[in-house]
Formats: sequence, C-alpha cells, structure tokens
Amino acid sequence: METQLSNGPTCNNTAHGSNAINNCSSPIDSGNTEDSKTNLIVNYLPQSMTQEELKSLFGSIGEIESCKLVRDKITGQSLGYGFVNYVDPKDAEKAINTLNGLRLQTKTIKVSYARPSSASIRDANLYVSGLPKTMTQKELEQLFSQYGRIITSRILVDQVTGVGFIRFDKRIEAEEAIKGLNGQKPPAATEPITVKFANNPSQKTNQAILSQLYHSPNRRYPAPLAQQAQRFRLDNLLNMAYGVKRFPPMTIDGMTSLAGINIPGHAGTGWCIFVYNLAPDADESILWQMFGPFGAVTNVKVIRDFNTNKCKGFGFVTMTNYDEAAMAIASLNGYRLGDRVLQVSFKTNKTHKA
DNA sequence: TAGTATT
Repeated sequence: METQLSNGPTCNNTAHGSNAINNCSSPIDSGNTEDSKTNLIVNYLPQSMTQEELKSLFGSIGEIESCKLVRDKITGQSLGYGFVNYVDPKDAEKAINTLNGLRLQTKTIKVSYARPSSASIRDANLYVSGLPKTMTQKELEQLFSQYGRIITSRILVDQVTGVGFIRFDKRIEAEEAIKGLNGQKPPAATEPITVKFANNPSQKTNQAILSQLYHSPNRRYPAPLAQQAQRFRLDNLLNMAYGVKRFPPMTIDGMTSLAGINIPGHAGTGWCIFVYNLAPDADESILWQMFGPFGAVTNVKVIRDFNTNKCKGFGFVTMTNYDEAAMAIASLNGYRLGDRVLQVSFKTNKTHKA
C-alpha cells in the first residue's frame, strides 16, 4: 500500500477565481517528475482548437516528438486537453514558462508536466455540492487534502448553492474522500455536503449525439474549406481573449509588405516578420499566440525601451517556412489588438526609401 | 447539480 499522506508537493492553490489555473507548486520545480521531463499535458484548451494548431503553437518552442489532442472517441469532439512530448527537456520547460497561463479564446491554458499514465489516476474527479456559499477554494482544498494529493480544485461561481470540483492524484484517494466527507458537515457549516464522482463526459454518448452523427456521417471539408475554417477559428481565437478584431482589408495603408515588393525578411534562419503598433505593455506571449497557429515560429522578440522596459511599439517574429509566414502576415496585418491596428510585414532592411 | 487532467 502506498503512503498517501506524504507532504510532497503540497498544493497550495490560490483561488484567483479565474479559469482554474491551478498551480500546485511550480511545475518546473516539482522535482518528482523524472519520467515527465519532456511530456507535457495541456489543459483548458479552447474547444475549437485542433491538433494541428496545438502542434503549431507548441512546435514554435522546439522540436516535438509527438503531439496529441484528446478527442471523444464517438463524436470526435475535443475534450479540451492534449499532450505534447518534446525531444529536448529544455523545450518542455520553456513551453511551460512561455505558454502556461496563455489566454486563448475564453480559456486560460495550463501547461504542466504529464504524470506517468496509469489506470490509478483516472476517474479521480469529484463533484461537490451543498458547500457553504462563503467557502473559498483554499478552504475547499483544506477540507479534502487530508485524503490525498489534490491535482485541481474549483469552486463554480454564480451558483446558488456552492458547487465545486476536486481532482485527486489517485482514484483511491477520491474514493476515500467520498467515504469521509459525503453527507458530512464541514466545520462551521450548517448543511451537509454531497461528494460524488463527477460525471465522465466521454461516457455521455447519448442518443441525440449518435443520431446527429448518423445523419451527417463523416463530413469532411475539402482542402480549401479547411483553410477557411482554420482562418475562421483563428479569428475566433484572437477575438475574445485580447479583443483582437479583424479590420476590413483595405484599412491599412503603408502596407508595402504583400504587394510583392522585395522578397524581404529572409534572414538565413527563417523569415523575419516586423510587427508594428504594439502596446507599451505588450509581451512575447502575445506574439507567440498570434503567430504560433500559423506554423513554426522559432523566435519572437518585443523591442523594449532600455530604461522603462516598456515596449517601443514594435517587435519581430521569425518563422521557418515562407508559406506560413506569408499566411500569418496576410491574416494578421490589419488586426486590431485592443485599440491598436497592427501592421505586419516581412522585415525590410531599410528604414526609409532611398 | 456541472466542468471537462492521462493520450
């Protein structure tokens, strides 16, 4: 029997009230991840994100050994998480540093080392209801932590009665928590709580879904449509998270990039893209986010003022493949980021015309 | 009484 009450990586999750960014210690420093140094699990992915987009985003960090978006076996719908296995452990660490907490659409993605796959860690998620409305996430964890290591916790907001989730590291820990806490009154509570296993969405293959599938069998987009769909998804991705809105194509003047001027931007290591009109508080993550979905991004840089450390209004992105860089430019030039309209072009060597 | 973490 395994010891469950080790004081190991204690999960002191701070309740941000945000979308369940649950920093159980630092994923970088957890120290007990000897078989997880390259394999990452990515949680809270937007529903619309495809495996290709996942691969593009994480492939911009470094070479990927494998990448898998987990989908419902029946419907094919994304289950909102996936795995990215890097060749180099350093890239895995860099991905955590760079992409954990990134906002995509309505989600804030979580990037952390994957635990070794095992049946013992499956179905360890609990649904808790009847909680005091005043209970915080931290208090919820304190209540449950006596039964094992908590992987994630959440209290739903806007609930009449307190509803929350607790995911344990091991299913057996969840079972013990049900035995110990279901029907019990937490300290200072007036009503008992209900603790049960959370519904497993992958088992929710009801007749309606099957019926839908039956009436639209294996619909596939032809290739050009697939590209349009990709673009549409990107629009959506960029839209809600950062208030990025697409402008009509002709609103950008000074757009000397796509008219077939010089073949600029080629810099040996890839295609260098100039991004102009960034906000003073812009950082690298927004560049990764905007360009990553288009393909291999090898580097991003925000140019900052030496003294204030504020962005000077522009930055650079290096992409490996010309086609992907051109698509990124075509799509992102003219985007409104906050209250600014971006100008995106291949980098030129001249700052003024001769 | 409901979000979605083990390929």
